[in-house]
Amino acid sequence: MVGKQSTLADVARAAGVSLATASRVLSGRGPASNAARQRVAAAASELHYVPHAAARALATRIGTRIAVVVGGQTAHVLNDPYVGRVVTATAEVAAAREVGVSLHWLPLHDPAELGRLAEHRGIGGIILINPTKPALDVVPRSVRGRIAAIGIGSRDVPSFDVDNAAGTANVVAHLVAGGRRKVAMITGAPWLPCTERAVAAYHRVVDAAGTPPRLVPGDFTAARGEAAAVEIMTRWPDTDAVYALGDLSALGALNALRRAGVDVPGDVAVAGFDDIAFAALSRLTTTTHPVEDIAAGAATAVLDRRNPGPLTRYPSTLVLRESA
Amino acid sequence: MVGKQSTLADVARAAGVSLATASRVLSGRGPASNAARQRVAAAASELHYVPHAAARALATRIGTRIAVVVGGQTAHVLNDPYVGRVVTATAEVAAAREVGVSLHWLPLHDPAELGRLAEHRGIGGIILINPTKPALDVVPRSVRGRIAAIGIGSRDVPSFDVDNAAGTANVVAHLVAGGRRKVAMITGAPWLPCTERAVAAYHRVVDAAGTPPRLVPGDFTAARGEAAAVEIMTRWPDTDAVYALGDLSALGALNALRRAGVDVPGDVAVAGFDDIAFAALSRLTTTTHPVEDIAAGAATAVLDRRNPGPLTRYPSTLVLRESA
DNA sequence: ATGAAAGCGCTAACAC
DNA sequence: GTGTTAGCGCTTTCAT
Repeated sequence: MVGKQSTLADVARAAGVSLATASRVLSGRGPASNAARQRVAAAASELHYVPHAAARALATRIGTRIAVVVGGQTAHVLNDPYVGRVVTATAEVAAAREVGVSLHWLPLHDPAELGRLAEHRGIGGIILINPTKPALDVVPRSVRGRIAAIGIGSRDVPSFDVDNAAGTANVVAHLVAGGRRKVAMITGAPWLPCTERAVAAYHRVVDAAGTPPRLVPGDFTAARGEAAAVEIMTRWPDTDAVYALGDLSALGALNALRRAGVDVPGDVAVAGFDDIAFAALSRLTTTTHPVEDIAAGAATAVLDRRNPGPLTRYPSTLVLRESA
Repeated sequence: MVGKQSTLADVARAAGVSLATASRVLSGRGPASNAARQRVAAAASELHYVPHAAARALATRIGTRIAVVVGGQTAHVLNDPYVGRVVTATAEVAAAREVGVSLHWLPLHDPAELGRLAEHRGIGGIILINPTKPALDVVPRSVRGRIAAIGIGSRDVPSFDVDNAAGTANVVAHLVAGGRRKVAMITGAPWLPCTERAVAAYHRVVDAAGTPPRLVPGDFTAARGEAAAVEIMTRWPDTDAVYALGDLSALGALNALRRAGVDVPGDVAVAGFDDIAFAALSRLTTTTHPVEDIAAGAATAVLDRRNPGPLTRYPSTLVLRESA
């Protein structure tokens, strides 16, 4: 059907240069005259040359796949739909580079596992989803330049992240602007840096509004959202708005509230965070993030060994629907 | 941290055999004495030997990643959460084999693209998600033995699939058993084989019950579910149950109905298909499928070049909740 | 049944 | 700036 695919040798021959020169031009490393550059490039596109990822990996000792690493208490975190979105987006950009993707769970209690993974031949780059500080601390220097985080970063790990604090601040400010005076918040998993920052932002807005803070711990699940809503209405019956870090929890809260006969948004407004697919269906006010763009940005940086600077920020955009 | 990883040469040396023998034993191809087998195996596990996927790929001309291929009208199908689940599960089992995953959109109007993808070095195996007959027809024989379908298969493509017909039959039978006499169905994308089979099953049950068939076309989206529900209640106001192929559509229908003041399940029962994460949250009666198991089964077959027989069936299990 | 040796396609020293 | 050459780690004839 396609016949034999052409190799670097074919390109070199067609361009009338040596293998080494062709390699230098195509891989972008090492010197080459303009004339050579031109001819090699021409020959390559003429022959539809596509470098053989495995051969390159073998020669460079650089892996042939990019690892998406998710920290969590159990391997169950891998089934999170958010992880699915990241993996999917990563796989898409990786495919264009002849690179595959693999998925790994990083046990919260054993961040050193990341070091082992990084040393592994076969792994060309790493994308960390929502890393914790301890995980960031054990990133071996050998992966420097081919690792990125979706979430907080570090000196060695460039971060691609949503402006979490601003996102939360926006939502809470919207609630306050709508006249809500008793805004409760259901937080996220306590060990996640993003939870911290969101809680801080909540405090700032609520304090500035002269409104009492009402925090209830969450874990991003719908079940916890339901329980948390009940807890909130029991402890503070006059609550008039609930903000949950994570749409699933928000939707759980919404359900629990309605089931308890509370009018949403009449009596209590409900807002979430993330704009999952289901949020639109339930008319949930929330804040949306370009997850696919973020993942693609991180993947591109890793694949191209590009240093994008310590922090690439993505916007968190308020989506107004019926619930708040 | 881990020092240098051991190579086949290390194993061969430790076992006191030649490189070739070690290779034969470890790859399972070619003859080898029992004595040799034992010693090589021992040495390998002693040294924690892991074959270098890239080197193997280079030598065998077999790719280093497994492609997940999704057919659809636009590349947008790649963002479907179902695809995410499959990719995630595949990536997990692939990682254990030192193989990566890549994701590809197969345009509905150009199934031949599959042939090109299959010829591509770099691609070791293919998993087709919900392939159509035309796509199956252009599967080149060169990929025989390293391809599998999640959905219908063909002579050359082993199928790993849910018992779609039984699943639909179960749901509809449950509706009928609950006293519903006017059961409407919102179908799925018409070009998908699974839609066909589900519709046929619906007809069988409904006919057997002496109940009129009421079909409305769907496309798996929530928006279409909402519109379809309105359409149904307009055309057949006495409808007392709606079954949607796909939970998103079912949830859309549920919302539309409730918003129109219809009591669910009092006046109209609603049931879906797939048991997506939000189904539980909305108390939707549906039918659940072991997607991760299915994907893992398909991936394993492809990676191990194992022929599992033409069809591996997975159960479709009714999940009774409040909506029906 | 086993070993020696020739690659797979590419990169990286190293000489020129 | 360019070419020659030696591997990267594995599989696979081909002798033995």
